[in-house]
Amino acid sequence: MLNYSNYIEKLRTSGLRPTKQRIKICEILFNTEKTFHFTINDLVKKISKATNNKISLATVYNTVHAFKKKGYLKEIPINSDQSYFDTNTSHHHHFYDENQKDLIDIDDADVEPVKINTRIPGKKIKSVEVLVKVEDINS
Amino acid sequence: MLNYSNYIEKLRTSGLRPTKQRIKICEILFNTEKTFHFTINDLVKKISKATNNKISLATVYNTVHAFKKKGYLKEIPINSDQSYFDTNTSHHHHFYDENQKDLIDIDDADVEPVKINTRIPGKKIKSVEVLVKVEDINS
DNA sequence: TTCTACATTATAATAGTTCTAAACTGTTGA
DNA sequence: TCAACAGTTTAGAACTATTATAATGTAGAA
Repeated sequence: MLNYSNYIEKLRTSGLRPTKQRIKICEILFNTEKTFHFTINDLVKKISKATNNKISLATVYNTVHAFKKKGYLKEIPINSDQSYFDTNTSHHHHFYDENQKDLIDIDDADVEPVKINTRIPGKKIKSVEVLVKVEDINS
Repeated sequence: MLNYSNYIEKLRTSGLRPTKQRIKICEILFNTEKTFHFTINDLVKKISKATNNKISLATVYNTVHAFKKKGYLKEIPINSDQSYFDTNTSHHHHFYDENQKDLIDIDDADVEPVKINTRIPGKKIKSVEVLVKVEDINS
């Protein structure tokens, strides 16, 4: 929960110029009680609800990628026709409801730490992500 | 490792008509010592190397989807611009090398079973997939 | 052999995403 | 303060993976 000028600071210290568009997107993504998942399309809808000055689609893509690169967003690995992003960048995993096409956070306390007892020479582990696909009991 | 007529049988018992195209694709996908990962594009290339009678792109998509539905292929959840499939349908997880854009099987013995201590009411777990992203040590 | 439902095919259509190049704007330093 | 410049935004075109369409072909049953 930050206000307008905090986002300016946050952006500036990340080496991103605090433009109107980026600040607006910060407000939409980060000025919420709860974290959430979204697609680019979802975000575009939120923006058009939140403001009259529309932000071009290219800028939305650019900004989301910039935020992901800075670690303010995570992309969730899932095979879908579109990319899913998560404003919750802390370590946690997901359920994916294949009937509802819905992503649900799994509280990290509910997953035993995943131990990988092998390594690839010359490579370091960047992330370990668990996706639990679920479906209706009678399907 | 099956031969031509075994694939005919396999297809027929799955309720899929054993057409020339499907048999050829079976040979390419399943007549190998080792399992492997592929994209549609990879498969199209393999087909054109293996035969003179080309198979239309739509048929390749249809066939891969049909095989996935029958459980002969698994789709790997990963954010990429294209879908990855796996001829290894046994339970196992993956490394994804972000530098090389390469998928590598993790031997199931090298992963402690993932315990999910929570459930979604009315839903059953269909799969639990771990993706371990790796990158070059000096990056 | 004939019929029918299922498959294949080329091509068009769709959708998400990236590219382009011109216009705009935040920041720096004179 | 203001000019200059590098970074940013923009509309729209381009690109790419995938799906839809509708006509033609074919496996299998009767």
